[in-house]
Amino acid sequence: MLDQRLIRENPNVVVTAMQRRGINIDINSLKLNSEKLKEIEALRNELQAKGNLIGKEVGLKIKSGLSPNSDEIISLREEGNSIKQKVVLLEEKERSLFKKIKANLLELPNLPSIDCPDGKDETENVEIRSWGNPLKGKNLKEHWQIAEELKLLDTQRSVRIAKSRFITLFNQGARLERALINFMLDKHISKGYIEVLPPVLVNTESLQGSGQLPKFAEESFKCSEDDLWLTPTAEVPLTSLHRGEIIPSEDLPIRYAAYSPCFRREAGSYGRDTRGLIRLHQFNKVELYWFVHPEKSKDAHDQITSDAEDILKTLELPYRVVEICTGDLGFSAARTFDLEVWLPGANAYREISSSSICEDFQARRSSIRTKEGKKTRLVHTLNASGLAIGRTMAAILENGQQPDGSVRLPNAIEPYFGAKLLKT
RNA sequence: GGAGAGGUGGCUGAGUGGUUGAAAGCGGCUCCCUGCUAAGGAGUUACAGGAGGCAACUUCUGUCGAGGGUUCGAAUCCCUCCCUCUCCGCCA
Repeated sequence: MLDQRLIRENPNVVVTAMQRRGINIDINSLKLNSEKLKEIEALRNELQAKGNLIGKEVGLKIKSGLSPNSDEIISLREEGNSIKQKVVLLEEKERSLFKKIKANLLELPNLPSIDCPDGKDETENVEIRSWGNPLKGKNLKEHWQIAEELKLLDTQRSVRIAKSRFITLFNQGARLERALINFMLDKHISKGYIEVLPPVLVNTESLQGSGQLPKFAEESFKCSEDDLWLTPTAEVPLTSLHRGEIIPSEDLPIRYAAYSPCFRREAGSYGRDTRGLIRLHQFNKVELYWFVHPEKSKDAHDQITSDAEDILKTLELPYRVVEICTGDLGFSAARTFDLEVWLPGANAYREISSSSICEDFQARRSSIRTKEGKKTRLVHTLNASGLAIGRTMAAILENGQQPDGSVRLPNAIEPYFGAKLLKT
């Protein structure tokens, strides 16, 4: 959520920032409403002060022996009453205006950082660096083919259980998924992350606080009986972990690593990535999340990104880092790096992690602050996948495939999986 | 799901209509005394938002689970909701 003060005092900054995202907005009515709200607030404040004085005066006079039915008291009462009426009217106006402004604000995405490169869509994202030697060649299989041959998963029976885009893992497949989750969590925890296992059903406030609502309601599964949603990413519960709190500055930064299943409706992606582990309604993910002091968030972004990269390096998976341009930037993000893993079978890089700095956007929506002396200040938040488990498994299968049909596993996984190879 | 109890400041816990933003205790902070990892004394100590000043600060408003209502005036009375605890039921 954007700062109303910025909208009142520097509306052009907001308009220009939105243009960089490819969005044209008319900010004038929002600006006028915000100014009006301030005016009403000031007026109401003044009237309430007057009313409070009258209340005190009545109390004192009665205590000093004046009859409650004396003319003086009656006239004070009348005055109090008329103030009360005015206040009630102002409060009504204030409430409805505030609601309007809030609804308006909740629809506006974050301002792109000055560091975020301009561009119209994903074709203008910028490759920053790459790591490892991508395996290329003929007759390289795609991960779903390898998975089927090794009997790691069952697609058809998963449709019976749920519907398409759900997967059931078996034997070595299930074991590898579990090994990857444990490996990633252990790795992050060794760097000082706090492990969290959050609820996967979250309420509307939580989704709104991290930016998924109100705009992207069609992307999440909803339990309409209970005002609960299936979480699309652990970023949602992790943000809300400190919703409404003032975090003592000595506690910052707070760094969480959370495993959670993630649920996405994938509306509008019919026909894309229909086979395998790339695009599912339910997938597992280890998520990294930081609450930091606003002045330290830029360094934190580099650090959280490198923590995610570290998993890919340790798993010996070639990847590249792509900086997302303004036209492709997510709703809550000010700046984002995607990590794309090399898939030899698909002969392409695929997104496996997204590392974003949201600055104070989520913190304002969720009211998460810290204290500097006597003043409070919104914290900055950052998130990064570290990593998406299903896509990691796909990458391991494709990168480790052997001519004999087996798959060589990364060395780091052996202690978790208990073998060096996947084989029939 | 049924029955009951309760939600007050960092914590414990008073407070049933009028200088109560809130007694008391604990804790915290400052100072004094005391030569010794102890004890004693004095003072101070909720949070948020707005306005004004470079600032220490001043001032106004709101906040006793949340939201409404009654009243000149509500922590206190009324209504709705949420949460916690205990017992029963159900259940991993």
